[in-house]
Amino acid sequence: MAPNKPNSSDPPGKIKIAEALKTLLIEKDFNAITTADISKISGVNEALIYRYYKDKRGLLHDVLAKYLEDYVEKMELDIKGIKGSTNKLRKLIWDMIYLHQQNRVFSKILLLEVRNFSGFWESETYQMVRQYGQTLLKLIKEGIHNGEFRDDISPSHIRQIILGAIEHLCLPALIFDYEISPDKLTADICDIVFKGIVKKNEK
Amino acid sequence: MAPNKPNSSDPPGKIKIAEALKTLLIEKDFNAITTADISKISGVNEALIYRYYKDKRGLLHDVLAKYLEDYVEKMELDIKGIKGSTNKLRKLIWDMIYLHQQNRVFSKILLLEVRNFSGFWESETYQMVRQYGQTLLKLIKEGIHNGEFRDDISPSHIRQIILGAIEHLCLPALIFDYEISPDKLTADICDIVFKGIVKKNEK
DNA sequence: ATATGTATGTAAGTAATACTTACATACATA
DNA sequence: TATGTATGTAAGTATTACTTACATACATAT
Repeated sequence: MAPNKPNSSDPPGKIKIAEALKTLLIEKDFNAITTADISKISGVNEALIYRYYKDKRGLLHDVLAKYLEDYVEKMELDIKGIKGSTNKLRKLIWDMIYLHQQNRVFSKILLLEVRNFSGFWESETYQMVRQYGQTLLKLIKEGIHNGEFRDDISPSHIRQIILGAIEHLCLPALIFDYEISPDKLTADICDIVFKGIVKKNEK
Repeated sequence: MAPNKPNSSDPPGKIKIAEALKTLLIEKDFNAITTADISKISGVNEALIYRYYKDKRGLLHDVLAKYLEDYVEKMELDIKGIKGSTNKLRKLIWDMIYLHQQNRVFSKILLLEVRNFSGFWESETYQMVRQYGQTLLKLIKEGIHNGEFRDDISPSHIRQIILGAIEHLCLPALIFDYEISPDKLTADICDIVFKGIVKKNEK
């Protein structure tokens, strides 16, 4: 299911360890995964984990970083050539939801496993998450300047609401393991965020 | 800062333990808090924790449950007497953001500390979170039936988007420790969710 | 051919820590 | 006087993240 390709310049042992963690995360919480588990599934010695990664959490951060590396750049490219901030924004939202749908492990790490650790917010991996947020923000500001979006709401609040919407629609699907429809979710988010839920008084 | 009053029917040791965890959570991640810490701060013996709580996570869940017990009922009462689904919804959103502002520990537990543990989603505490969600959902459905809200978007999607918006606006304030303005955030959420961000073409 | 560096493996150990068990005491109420 | 509840102590166990020290396989450079 859309495996993000291991960095070919990495030594095989390092790759095996990262892949083992991803495999284990399908069924287990990060906290419940032991270094012994990782060693067993990867087939490499436990001590090797600490050659390649700072610690267990560093490994988790690195796995997330790899996903982000693969997809953030792709998304920035994806919106090039699309006309209008509204259409670009819709595409970015769809891309992100699609990523959550295709890659539950990514989704699980980002939504559930990294946030409870304070160090994450000072990590390089978080900086990559922020990069995605910056792209979104730039797009929203663009839309305000070119007159597509209202200029009386804080752009960063708009961004947070969109991000929150995406995550909170993907979260139940992740937890209770049911399918996500990127098309339907994107449509609903855009419908609400663009047009609002209050009925216009048609006369 | 809006301390939720300890249940007076609980034995003093039990209360002290819960209060100690709350104190420790102000500065430390749950994972970084040891039973020895809790024992030291509460002043009671370490073994006593396991008399009153199933385990460390059970204690965390119980602390969250107490907050929810105190506030969910209050919120349901708060919207009685308010006219119109739109106004009720705004009040519920304000209440929740205000709770996040007043009680960082509650906020931290709910947004960061319980979700990474699978068992949470099968816990009684999660059922209390769901109860708040149900109230929100009922309100949205009411608004659709009485014609205030559009009927062409899934009510549960509307709810998820609102919940996501609230959380994602409170999250950065929680992480990077800056102030929340319930008035401003509520205004922006309602502005977007009710009216949309796309400019009407005024002619 | 020899030397060097990189990737990998082994094996043993350490310190921290969640949680348990068994036993004792203080004190209220029946 | 007996009983039950709340609390305290003290010792112990099993798990586990992480470390250290040492060994080997193998490529490439000289």
